[in-house]
Parts: sequence; C-alpha cells; structure tokens
Amino acid sequence: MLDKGVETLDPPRLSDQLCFAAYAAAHAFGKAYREVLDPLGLTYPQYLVLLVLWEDGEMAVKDIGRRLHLDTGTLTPLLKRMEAAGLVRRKRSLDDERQVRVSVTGKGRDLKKPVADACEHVACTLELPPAKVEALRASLIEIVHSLGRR
Amino acid sequence: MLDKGVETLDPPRLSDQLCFAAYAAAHAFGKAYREVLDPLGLTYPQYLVLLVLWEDGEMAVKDIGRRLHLDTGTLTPLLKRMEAAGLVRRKRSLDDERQVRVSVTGKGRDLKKPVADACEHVACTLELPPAKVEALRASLIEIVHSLGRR
DNA sequence: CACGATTAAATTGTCCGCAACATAATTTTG
DNA sequence: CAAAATTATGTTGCGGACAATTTAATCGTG
Repeated sequence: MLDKGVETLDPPRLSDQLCFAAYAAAHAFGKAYREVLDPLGLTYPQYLVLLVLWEDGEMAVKDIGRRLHLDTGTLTPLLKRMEAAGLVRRKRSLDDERQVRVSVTGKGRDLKKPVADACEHVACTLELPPAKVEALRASLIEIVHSLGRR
Repeated sequence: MLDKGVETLDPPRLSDQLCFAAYAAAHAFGKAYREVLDPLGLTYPQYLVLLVLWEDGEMAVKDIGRRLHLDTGTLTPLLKRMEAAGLVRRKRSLDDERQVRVSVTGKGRDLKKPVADACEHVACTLELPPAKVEALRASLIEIVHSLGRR
C-alpha cells in the first residue's frame, strides 16, 4: 500500500495553495496599480478610500473600515496622510463627537478622471473575458464571506 | 441619449473591482491563517518560507524570493527573525560567498505536522468543492502571470 | 439622574512589502 | 589579467496591516 495512513499528514505544496494564489495575485495587482497610481501621488489603499468616498460621499472612519475591511490602526494614519496631501477633509461630527467624518476635497475630486483612466489601463493589461473576470470576482467574494463567517 | 461619451470615464465601483476581491481574499486568508499559525509562533509569510524549504531543502535567499515573489528587503529581516526563533539556519555559501544558504533546523522540521493540521483546518472552514478551488487557483495564477508579463 | 456598558478614534508595537541605495563577490570583456 | 558589468545580499525609509490598549463620547438601565 502506498497509503500513508491518516496519522501522517504532509504540509501542502506551495503551488497547490489557493491562499498563496490569492496572496500572489493581490501583490501582482498592487504592483500594477502602484505603477499607474504613483504618478498621481496615490497608494493602492488610498485609491480604495477615494473609490468609496466617491461612491458614498462623506462618511465616518468606521464606515470606510467596514467597506475596505481595515481597522483604525491602518486608516487613521492613512487618512491623515491623505489630509496632508489635500485630498480629503476630516472633521468631528457635531451630533456624535466620537465620529470623524471624512469627505473628498476639490483636489480629491479632480483625481476622478485620471484615476478612472489608470484603472482602465490595468484592466486592459489583464486580457481576460469580462465574464471570466466577473465569475472570478464573485468566487473570491464568496471566499471572503466564507472565511469571515468562521 | 444617456451615453456620456468616451471622454468622460467614471471610476469603477469598489464592488466591481477584481483587484479588490483579490485584496480582500488575501486579507481574509491572512486572518484565518493568523489564528492557527499564531499558536505555533509563525506568521503567514514565515509559513510560506517553511513550505518552500520543506519542498526544496536548503536554498539561497534569492530562490526563496523567486518562489514567493518577495525581495530581500522583506526576506532578510524575516529570515533573521526565523533564525532567532531557531527555525532556520543561514550561512554563506562556500563556493559563492554572495549567497546566503537557508535551511530548516530540527525545530523547524518539528512544525511540519502541526502546520499540516493547521492548513487542513483552514481548508475545511472554506467549504468549496475541490474542483472549484483548483479552477480558482489556476485562474489567479494566470492573472499573476498576465500582470507580470506587462 | 447616575453608573456601567458600548462605541469611535487614536495610539503603540510588531511585522510585512517594496523602492532606492550600498557593499561585496563574481563574471564578462577588452 | 584588469576594468566594467552583473549578481546576491544587506540597509534605510516609508507606507500599510493588525492586535492590544487608551481615551472620550454616547447609550441603557435602574
């Protein structure tokens, strides 16, 4: 018998690991976006913050964190850098002083078109049929939920 | 006409972004693995290093970087921490003194079984048919290559 | 109203990730 | 063989990412 039995379990091979594929893909995307975002003075997470602010308008730090799955330890300094760069405004909410409301400035709004172009550029280097991209995206989100429910 | 014309291009919505799905999935995996690896004194990247060393035996820092898509700015301090923890050995190659050869110690080898169990545990919380997991993995790797060729 | 529980941000400490640069060893080439 | 180019690693600096803790504001219940 070639069976090793249930008591000896080998660690998986790197190339078989779905988690590593996701890890590598995220890094590859990060690198691709860095190239097009750097000229705009943006990092990838900062770009994500702009996306949600453009979509939903002014919102609390907490809400940005909920959308991006990031906590305040990441967001507070990141938002301060974006504020220093003149891209967003941060001000305490009047009716709940625990909250800091974040909104995009004019300068931040001006990035909308150049950023949209940059995204198009990355999407093009990735020559995959839109249907496949969408299926892949949906599967990944399903995994996020599955791991989150744990 | 509702057409906005080619000159105005909106930024994509966060939820449509494949890159964000990959980013979120990688973080979700990282979080899931952190829970099972932390009791073993390992971080996720350190776990990846052990995987490649278990597979290929002693190898140079450069080769680990090639497998994991990481550069020396990340690996050198990471490997020093693993050496300090007694998990790996680092020594200059005799026939090429530019290289640092990395190998697993006995203590590192002892983690093989507990780590294999930990992986099984994460794989289980992810209740997806193996065929789907494999298809997903292959697609992600394809994307990594596609973005890398750019 | 008061006091304990909850919530939102901020802070601290540790680790990853990478660009840019430095150093030393090896290889290539004139 | 010597100078130039290349290669492998290390270092520095900056920006995430997150656990754990702190502080201040708000809410809930008696």
